[in-house]
Amino acid sequence: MVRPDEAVEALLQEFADLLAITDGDPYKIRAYENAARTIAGYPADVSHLDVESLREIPNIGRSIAEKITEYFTTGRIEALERLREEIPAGVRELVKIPTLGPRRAMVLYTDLGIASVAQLEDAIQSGLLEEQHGFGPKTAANLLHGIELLTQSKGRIPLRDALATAEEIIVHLSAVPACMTCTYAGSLRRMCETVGDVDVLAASTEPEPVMDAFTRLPIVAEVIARGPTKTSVRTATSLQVDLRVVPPASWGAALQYFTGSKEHNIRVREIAVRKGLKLSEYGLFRVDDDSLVVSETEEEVYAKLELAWIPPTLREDRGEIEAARTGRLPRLVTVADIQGDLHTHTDLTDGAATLSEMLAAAQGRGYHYYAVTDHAKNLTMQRMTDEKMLDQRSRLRMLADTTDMELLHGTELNIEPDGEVDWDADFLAGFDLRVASIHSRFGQPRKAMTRRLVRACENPHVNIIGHPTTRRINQRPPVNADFDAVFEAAAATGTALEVNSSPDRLDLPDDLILRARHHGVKFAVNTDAHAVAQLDFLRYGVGTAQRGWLTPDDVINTWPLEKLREFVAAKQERLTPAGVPHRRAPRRT
DNA sequence: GCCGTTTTCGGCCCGACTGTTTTCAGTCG
Repeated sequence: MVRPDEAVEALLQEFADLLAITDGDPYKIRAYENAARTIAGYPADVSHLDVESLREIPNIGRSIAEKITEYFTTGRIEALERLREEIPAGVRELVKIPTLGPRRAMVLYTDLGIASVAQLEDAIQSGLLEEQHGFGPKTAANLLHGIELLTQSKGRIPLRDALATAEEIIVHLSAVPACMTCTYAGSLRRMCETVGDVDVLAASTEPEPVMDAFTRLPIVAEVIARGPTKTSVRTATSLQVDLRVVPPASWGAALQYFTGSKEHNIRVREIAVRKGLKLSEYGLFRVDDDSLVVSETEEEVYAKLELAWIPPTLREDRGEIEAARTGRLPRLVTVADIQGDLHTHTDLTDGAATLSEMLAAAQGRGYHYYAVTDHAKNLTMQRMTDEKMLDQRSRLRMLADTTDMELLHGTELNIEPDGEVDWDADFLAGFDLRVASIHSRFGQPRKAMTRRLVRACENPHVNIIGHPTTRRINQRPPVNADFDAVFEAAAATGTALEVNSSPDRLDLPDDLILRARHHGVKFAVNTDAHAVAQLDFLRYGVGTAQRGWLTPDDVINTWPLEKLREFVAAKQERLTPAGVPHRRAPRRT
């Protein structure tokens, strides 16, 4: 079952897509897109709201509010049904082909009756397309190429891979004498979990040599477009990289512009317009005489619009502009705030490094404390036993004198299908800290899965729920659970939820972090490192936590050890032996 | 379709590149 808000988001987005294809008013299309995004980020269930309550949500007016209530009362939206009758679903698929937008998709459908990607491919092969006015041979070739990319590319590129490519490109371009400065922008700078393409920005008074160096990079497989200020290429791994070269004086405005998101920029530009200004990638200008106001730094651009500088990870039009205007931007958690890792492994189970190797690496990061949390016994393939675990604890205690870090002996428990975990209460009490995660039976029905996670939260010995959705980016979907119920249980019981930093997990994801935070949940940003090098994954988890608006106060492993120990002890005292937590009211923000 | 510190009507972000044209529409970000 889909969450009601997600169902509404999908319907509103579909409405926007169909309006675009039927040559709708662009502003109306945008209104539906804004509404879809707002509902997606809304922290509460909208299915029981009436029209008046819905209209209090930004970007929801009378018309959309009525469509939402219509959907929840009748199960359908009449206006959407009419559009669906007009436009086959296959035409909406056509728009996903790069270089084919809604206008020409509609022309293909009305003039040639093309209503699927397969039919378009046939029309190109048979030469039918070239008879169509406005569709020349180059267009045909581009569309074929786009179809090929669409069918072979499996979604977007994970953040880590895109970052590696971007950093390599920046090293090369920075070596070009004409290149004064160079960095990445776009969804990468916003630390999105996956990116569709890489945006690289360079400052130079002499763009040509920079563009030349870019197109000659060894990783470039194909040049898609080449102009004086913008060049797009595709790498051998099918990743599109756009390079923009701007004059140094425009650096700040360009960086702001190309960092996005598109939705954030639209809001910022609207503010500029209301002040009689115009913002482009070249700078902030006065509308009346075209004179330049500022453009050298991002800070100046935001300041002239009476906004505090907004961290890139917040630039998603999820309330950050209002916060910047009123001085209420959060002080986001950073890598430097993290005092210790609370979820790590060694070669006692499936890790690749020994206990002392992991400890030495952690010490090198300057942590104040560090938890070793090898897998518990029910994950039978790891062959864990009570004796091995106790032996590890003794070794850890003996190593205490060899390090400045406080060493915590923990474990990663398995949340069984019924919500129980490995070991009895006595054995569990012997650990300093316990993470509990789902490692099996991912396909349980929603009700059972919700109960499973809630029961784990209610266990007085479980301190952190590890990778709560168990999704793997581009590989495995999240488990199906009522996460608002889980968040409520986590907040009420004093159970932290993990932001797992592994780049193919990033779990919780940012949208769920935002929702969990509204319930008053605390978080732990951990690496789940199985090797020394994986301790560096922390940057991805911190980026995700920032996208979820988390401050150091929200994240238990930024706290001093004493406070962290109190957090663990408080749950145990509160929940044992009765096991019934007091309910706390959700936090309002 | 939404919105409001000039507005309940009349606005709504801005520019680059491509391909097909003959001066520009469509697409993208």
